[in-house]
Amino acid sequence: MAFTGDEEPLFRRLAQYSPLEPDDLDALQAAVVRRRGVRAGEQLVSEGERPDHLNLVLHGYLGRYKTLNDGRRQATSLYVDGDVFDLRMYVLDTMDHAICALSDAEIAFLPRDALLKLSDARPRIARALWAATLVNESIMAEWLVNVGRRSAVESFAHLVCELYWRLRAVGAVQDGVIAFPFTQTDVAEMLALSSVHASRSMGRLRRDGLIRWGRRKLTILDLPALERLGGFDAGYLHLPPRT
Amino acid sequence: MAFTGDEEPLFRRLAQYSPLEPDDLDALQAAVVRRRGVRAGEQLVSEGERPDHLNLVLHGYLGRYKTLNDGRRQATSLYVDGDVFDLRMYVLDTMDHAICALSDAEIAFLPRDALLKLSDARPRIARALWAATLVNESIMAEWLVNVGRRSAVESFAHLVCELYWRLRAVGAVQDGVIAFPFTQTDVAEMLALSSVHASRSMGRLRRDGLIRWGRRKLTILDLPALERLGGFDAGYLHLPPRT
DNA sequence: CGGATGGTTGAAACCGTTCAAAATCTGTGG
DNA sequence: CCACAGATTTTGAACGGTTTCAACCATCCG
Repeated sequence: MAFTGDEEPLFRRLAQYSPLEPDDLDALQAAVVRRRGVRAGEQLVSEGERPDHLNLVLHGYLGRYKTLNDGRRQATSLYVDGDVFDLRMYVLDTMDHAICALSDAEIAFLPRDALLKLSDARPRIARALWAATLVNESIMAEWLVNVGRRSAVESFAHLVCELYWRLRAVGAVQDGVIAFPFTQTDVAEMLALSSVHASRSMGRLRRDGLIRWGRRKLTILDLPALERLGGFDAGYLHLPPRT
Repeated sequence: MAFTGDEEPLFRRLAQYSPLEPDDLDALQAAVVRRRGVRAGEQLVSEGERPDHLNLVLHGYLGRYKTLNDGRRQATSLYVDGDVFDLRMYVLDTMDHAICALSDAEIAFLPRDALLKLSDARPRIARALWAATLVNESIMAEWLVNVGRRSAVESFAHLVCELYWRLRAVGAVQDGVIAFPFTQTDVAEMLALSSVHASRSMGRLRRDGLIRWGRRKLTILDLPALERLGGFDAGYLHLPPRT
């Protein structure tokens, strides 16, 4: 199989948790049978579905959501280039959340059977996937702090820092500029705010000269100030040591 | 090794995710080398520590916490009888959270090496542990909804339902009575409220006749009403089919 | 150019916080 | 069994961050 280059962020992600040999990468690449592009706003997985494959983000932003009866909606995770999601298929029953694309994205599937075979045969891959889930969990814990204990401005600052470091780890930051295709409603759903208040908080950081945004890009102008404001400490992302 | 009976909730928990054979249980029991009682309020793990073993709750309540510089504190998980935690030791670096006992508790350790050997040799156990982590993650997502989108009363009602079903699954409910040794500050830290408001919300449910509590026990008087109020749907707990 | 979507701003209402004091509970020792 | 001290719970009142509603503006795209 020709190396297309699409999988690069994924490989980089997994290798950072557990050293992978070239033949691990080959095996992984061979097992990824289907690829698919999705449009912003598209819903990939719905609550109540039965999962039968693992998903990988090759490129783009995806969100995980829970919805209440009356329509209130909360994002519980944000997935970026190289992230793995829905390992929860191990828990056999139905999905308790929905997955939506927040930007145009490129994703890949790994069928359940292939995953099981792969993780039996290649402990390094199993370990890496395992670690990736645990990092997701760690991020969710930090979101709980965002939503529960930080003020709107603080938690937005924190989210920007998180995005910066996560994207940097997969090589998706250039000169402090990150992809930011989110509407303010998207941000509000991640931080558990109203979209109006999300707007005010974002505006405040812009007026204070910490960030700038437009045309689906966000520029980080003063990272140290953002980190101070958001009380950000990158430890929870469990990134590899500085290169 | 004599069967002490202590491990029963743990076995029941793991077996519900992946059918375990008697020799799996023996192996597990043999690997659990140390046991320890802890007193309410004791801190087991601190932020910044390097984890070197997996922990199991044999009996009691433990909480996972994140603390901000200025002292604001948020509980990110609550562990009950049979729960496994700190699988995050797979991610090699330092702990980004603290673990505290919320009641007197009985815990067991599984050293890192033993765990690795065990999970290599016994795929059923590895699967069960894997599944247990994913359920923890699922619970955390629901907490995010609690904290982010539900009102104080709703989220307290939801928490009570969650406790009821989780404890019921390990046989720790009798006649609608569950252990409830939490102070209102404890509850407040789980739901991201002030302790004063936690008190008001709890009082409201008592006045409405949905619950009653005292002497470290809480009685569920009207489960259907609680579930309606909290918008509770047990699916996210991924409990085994009704027995 | 016009319609739709998303962003900004203002004012009022609300849920939850904070501060403070009183009431109650719990455990301990006498 | 009672008394007492400390911790926890309850209640009240004032304050504040966030939401809601509503209007207006900007931008994008056919």
